[in-house]
Amino acid sequence: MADNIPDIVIGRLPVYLRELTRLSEEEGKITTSSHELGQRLGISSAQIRKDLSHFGEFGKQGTGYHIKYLIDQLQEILHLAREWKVVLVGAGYLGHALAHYRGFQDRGFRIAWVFDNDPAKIGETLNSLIVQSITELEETVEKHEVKVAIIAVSAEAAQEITDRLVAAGISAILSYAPIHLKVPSGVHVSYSDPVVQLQRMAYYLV
Amino acid sequence: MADNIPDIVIGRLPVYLRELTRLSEEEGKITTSSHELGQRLGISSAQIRKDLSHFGEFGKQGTGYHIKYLIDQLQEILHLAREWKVVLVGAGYLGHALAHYRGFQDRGFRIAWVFDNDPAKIGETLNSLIVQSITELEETVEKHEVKVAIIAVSAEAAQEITDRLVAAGISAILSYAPIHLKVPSGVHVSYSDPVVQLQRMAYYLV
DNA sequence: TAGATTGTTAATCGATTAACAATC
DNA sequence: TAGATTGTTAATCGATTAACAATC
Repeated sequence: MADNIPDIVIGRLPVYLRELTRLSEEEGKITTSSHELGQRLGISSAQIRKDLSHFGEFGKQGTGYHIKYLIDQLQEILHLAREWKVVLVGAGYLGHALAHYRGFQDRGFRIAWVFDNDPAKIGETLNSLIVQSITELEETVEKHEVKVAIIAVSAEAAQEITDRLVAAGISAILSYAPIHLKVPSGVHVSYSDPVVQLQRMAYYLV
Repeated sequence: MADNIPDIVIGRLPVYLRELTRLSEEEGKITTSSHELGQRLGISSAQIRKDLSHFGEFGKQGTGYHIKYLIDQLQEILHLAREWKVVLVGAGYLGHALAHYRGFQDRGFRIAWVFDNDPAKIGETLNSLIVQSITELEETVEKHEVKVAIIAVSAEAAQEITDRLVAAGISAILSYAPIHLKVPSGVHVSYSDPVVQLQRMAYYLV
């Protein structure tokens, strides 16, 4: 229990968490089963039980899982029982979308700073955040011991920004730049490239 | 060769394609090896050779792969040797970001229509596209036989939009809504939820 | 030729699933 | 009690890697 959990298991937990929240908040359910959860997510019930069993015993035979309790446990496991402040780099269209996204709330994250290198954008207010000069990036990350960053800059700028973030102490990066980033071990990167996602699906088209 | 390729292999091909394009266009290289490509992507050279071997023999012993030839082959395999016209649903901040994104160009896709249900947004021009009423969604998809859609609407609206898209003939959906979508078999869905991605990485934080 | 690198095989490693005793 | 569902084991399935003959 909880020693060396496969990445792929960790990857599914946030999806379980999201569906459990929906079950609880939208549908007012109190308990659920691995079978019900699996059906809703297109995952086998055995896999859900196996995944959870890496961390402990959260259910009851005969009745299943108490949803709110399981939500609490998953939040604890994923280190979401707190709010991670996030640095956003890039105040273009995508930066705007991220700064205005309300989905971060209550899910463990809050964008607290926005940076850009464009003098025309610096000083602009973005959903009550003031766009700061990229020259202040390191100082902010270091002073507030920020661990999480989102990169919404061009492919050309992304590696340099990454190097600066990492040097300043960032250890989790969500990147929207269409490029593979080089980071030292211990730093995690997650990518979002809409074109890569579309290209994967294109294989199955006609 | 090419009968029943694992999803996970297909998933890596667009990443190979992206890096090969970079190698060719940014660095002017003519050939590369599975070792070089793997090093740049953090993937073993054996895996790259194995992945490619599902589709044919593209390299030469001693010299490796001719980059432009391999790019052509991958584009062919992934059905990218054409331009897929894409329907975008949702003209909020994220819709704006997607409509203005220049990264689709030359990678197989082009957003050709944008829909929203907000009267304030309908008629607005978005990077030379006019936002259309969502009531015209089905007619457009059917008339132009559109196969690919991007969903940038709220979690509440996403399932209804999905059902309408699927009924109209869409078979690949990239969804930014934080919800698991139910679709009939044969329809592919790819998700992008920044919070899920951040939550996965949070597990590894301190 | 000598060195480099492919495509492929077999071995290893890891993930998923089926089945069921335990028990609520 | 009878029915439902868990957590876990063992079997199955699938993916990755190491190694190497073939050959450019």
